[in-house]
Amino acid sequence: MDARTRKPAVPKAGPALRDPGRTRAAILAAATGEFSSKGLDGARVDEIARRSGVNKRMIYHYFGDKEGLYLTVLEASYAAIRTAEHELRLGDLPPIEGMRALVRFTWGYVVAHPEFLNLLATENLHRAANLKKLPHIRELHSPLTGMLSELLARGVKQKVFRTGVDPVQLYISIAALGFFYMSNRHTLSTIFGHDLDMPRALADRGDHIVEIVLGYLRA
Amino acid sequence: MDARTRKPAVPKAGPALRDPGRTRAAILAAATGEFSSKGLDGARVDEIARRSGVNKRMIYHYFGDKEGLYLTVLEASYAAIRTAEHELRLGDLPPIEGMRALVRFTWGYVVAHPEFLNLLATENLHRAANLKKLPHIRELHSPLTGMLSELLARGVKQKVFRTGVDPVQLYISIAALGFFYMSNRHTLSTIFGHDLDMPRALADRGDHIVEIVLGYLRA
Amino acid sequence: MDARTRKPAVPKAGPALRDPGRTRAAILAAATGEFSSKGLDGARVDEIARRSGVNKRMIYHYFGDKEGLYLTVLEASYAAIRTAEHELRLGDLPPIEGMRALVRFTWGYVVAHPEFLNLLATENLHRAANLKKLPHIRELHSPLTGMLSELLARGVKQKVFRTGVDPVQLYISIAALGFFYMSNRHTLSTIFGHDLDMPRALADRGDHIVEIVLGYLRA
Amino acid sequence: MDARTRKPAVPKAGPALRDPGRTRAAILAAATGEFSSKGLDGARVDEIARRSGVNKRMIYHYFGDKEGLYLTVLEASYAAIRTAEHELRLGDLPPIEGMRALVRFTWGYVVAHPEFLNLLATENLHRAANLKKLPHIRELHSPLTGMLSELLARGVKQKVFRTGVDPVQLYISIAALGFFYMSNRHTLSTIFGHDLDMPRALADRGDHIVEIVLGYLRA
DNA sequence: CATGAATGAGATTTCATTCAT
DNA sequence: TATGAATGAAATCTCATTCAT
Repeated sequence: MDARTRKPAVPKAGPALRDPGRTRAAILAAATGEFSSKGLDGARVDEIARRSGVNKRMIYHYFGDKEGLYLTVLEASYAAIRTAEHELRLGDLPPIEGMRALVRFTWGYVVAHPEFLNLLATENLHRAANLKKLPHIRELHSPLTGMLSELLARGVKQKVFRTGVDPVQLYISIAALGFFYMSNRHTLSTIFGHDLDMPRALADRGDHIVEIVLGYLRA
Repeated sequence: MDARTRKPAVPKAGPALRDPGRTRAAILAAATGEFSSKGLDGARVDEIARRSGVNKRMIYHYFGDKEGLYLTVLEASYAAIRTAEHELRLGDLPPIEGMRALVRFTWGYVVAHPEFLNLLATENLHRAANLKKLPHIRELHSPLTGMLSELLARGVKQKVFRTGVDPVQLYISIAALGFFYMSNRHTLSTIFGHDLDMPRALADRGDHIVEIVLGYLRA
Repeated sequence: MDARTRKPAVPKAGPALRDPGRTRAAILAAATGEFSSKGLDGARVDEIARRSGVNKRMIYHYFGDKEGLYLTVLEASYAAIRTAEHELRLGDLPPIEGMRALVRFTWGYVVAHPEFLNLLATENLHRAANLKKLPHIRELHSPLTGMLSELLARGVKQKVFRTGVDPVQLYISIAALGFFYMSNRHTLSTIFGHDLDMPRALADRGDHIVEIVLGYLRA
Repeated sequence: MDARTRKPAVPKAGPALRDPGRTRAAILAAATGEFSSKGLDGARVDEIARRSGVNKRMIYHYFGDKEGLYLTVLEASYAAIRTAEHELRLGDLPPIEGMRALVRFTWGYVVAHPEFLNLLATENLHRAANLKKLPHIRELHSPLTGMLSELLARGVKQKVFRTGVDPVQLYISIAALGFFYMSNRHTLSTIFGHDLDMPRALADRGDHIVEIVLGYLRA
């Protein structure tokens, strides 16, 4: 007894009801899950079709081929984080508070979107070969470096931050402290023998990252 | 016999070494390269055979199957970093110097062995499923956490380090600051539009990591 | 994609039926022939694909793997003989006539379906390992034992059959007298130096089996 | 602590001590086990080497190739049963007693040497292709047909056996009643749900076979 | 005589992609 | 637009047999 056996009056549950937008979105969601959990080479087109409840042919219709689908997933994932970053409002927070908010935001994003980390890992394994094909790479640039520059400048002026900090290096470091922990939580958990994924562990890590960044920056 | 009757094997140029140790080592070296550059799913057994100049059959003879080979590569790679770490002699360096040496060592290792990063990425993509199969996981534990504990304690006593630092968090952070940069250098280079792999960039990163760690720790 | 990019499939002459039922049946028929003539280990998936005129990939699509195909062949072959047995109508034949009909039927089946014997031989070589995996083993039980019980009881009551005959032993013996002759006709023919497969030889054997069973049973 | 660790004074346990006869015999024994349990196609040369404790190369030295080894196993197995049959002494037993002894002997042989059945099954699967290659096929003819002729003649003259019995058909039937039961004991046990291999079951089968043959023959 | 590493052909299985309906 | 059967190339893995030592 699946959706197929219902009466025609009731709209069918799955996609497949000739709604191009929903079909496309369903494929994209399934593909994001598949690519991020298995990587580009491990992902299976059949599985994406199955997960999305969409006919395999539609994948080729909408995305050309497996690579085209992956590219779309990759771009959408970058777009999502960049969009979230753009929505980050530090307003007129004092430098330290602003920095704390920025660090918390980055950590929060990675905790909420671990699948993005897997896409990054896959993409780096392929030496960014696919990312380079995207036409709008420039737009993938993070607004956080700009925000960091501004915060650092204000903090230095107010004598609460040290001088001479490169905002790009700091941006990478803030990402590193969170991304690496989440990216590598499976191997780290295995070797340490305790689960780095537990809420308490995640909270501790967040505190630590804030502490390390602010500790480093203090004048 | 039957459909399986074979023609006499023609003598070949390649390394028909009849030296099991070298054959095994050649396979392992080629496999490390292939798995780290393509991942578990992207790696090709044929390519490993070609690279190592060894008959494909030998791979199955020595390692059982592709997964067995990957497992051996993984274990050997972990063993290599752990061995290097064990050889790290901080001697009686003052806390700050010791910390600097430890951070430099970690950064140096990752710069010298980027293939290890790719194996880590692959393994985490697979949720450490293979790592968990290794019988000696416990021995894969890093001695650096112990060294860090000792350094931190000494530094606190000498009032050059802050108190309350968790050595495991710090260990992860030191790794993160280096590993993430190298792991993600391809996507970061693409997006920033400049090559993070250049010697100058690597040197700058090393300095930054030392600065951030020591800056954070200062009392 | 990658190393796996394929050329467009060229339309083919063979049965690109797009008729799942017929494709499945074609595979099954070819597989029955191949497994029964070569055994499980000697059978070749390529040959089954060739014989059935079906793309090899379809075999895996419909049957999972070689073993799954073999299992299906085995089950279908058992089902076929059991179906034939169920259609055997002894009606109200007098015991001796009924017994004759049953023996003739069994002999007739084995002469008409020697491939079933080979499957049995293969399966016994494997110590019934595959048969044990079938979910409906119970339904493979022969109705002939029940018919034999009934015939024996009537024959005893009418004083035309001896008493004390175990219907299961008799069932096995009736099968044995026919199955063994057909199963082993190649070695027996070779050693005796004459062809046990000739129509005349088969007829003689049928008569002999009837004679031996009825001769044994006579009161 | 294996044979290898003993003092040189004591002869080594395994073969491999430059005793051609023992090496050959060890291979043959292992090969008989392997071929009879796996069939010709399922048997593995490596496994035979392993089982016999002999270097693989020796197999090729003594037997040419896998097929040559199989042929030798086959011939030896036929020779063994023929030798046993030749040693059967019915002496001047009265016809009924002689027949009982012959039937018991045949049943006893098959119970004691089930591996022979598997070789027969394998050979028939291959349509006796290998058996036909043996140079001394004629000598593989069973002496039992002759003994049966003599017994039947005496029994008819003494009016204890029926007339018109073809000794070859009877020979095949006596073999059939035992061989089929043992050959097919795995599938039959599976379907009947009880073990036909148990001592009690074997004893019952022996009694049944005697009963059916003597019952049929009685005048 | 003895060893066991090495070989190459071929077996099973997988997968992105296409096509008839 | 939608379906899912069909395709062929290539992947992993196996095995009888040979050869250097």
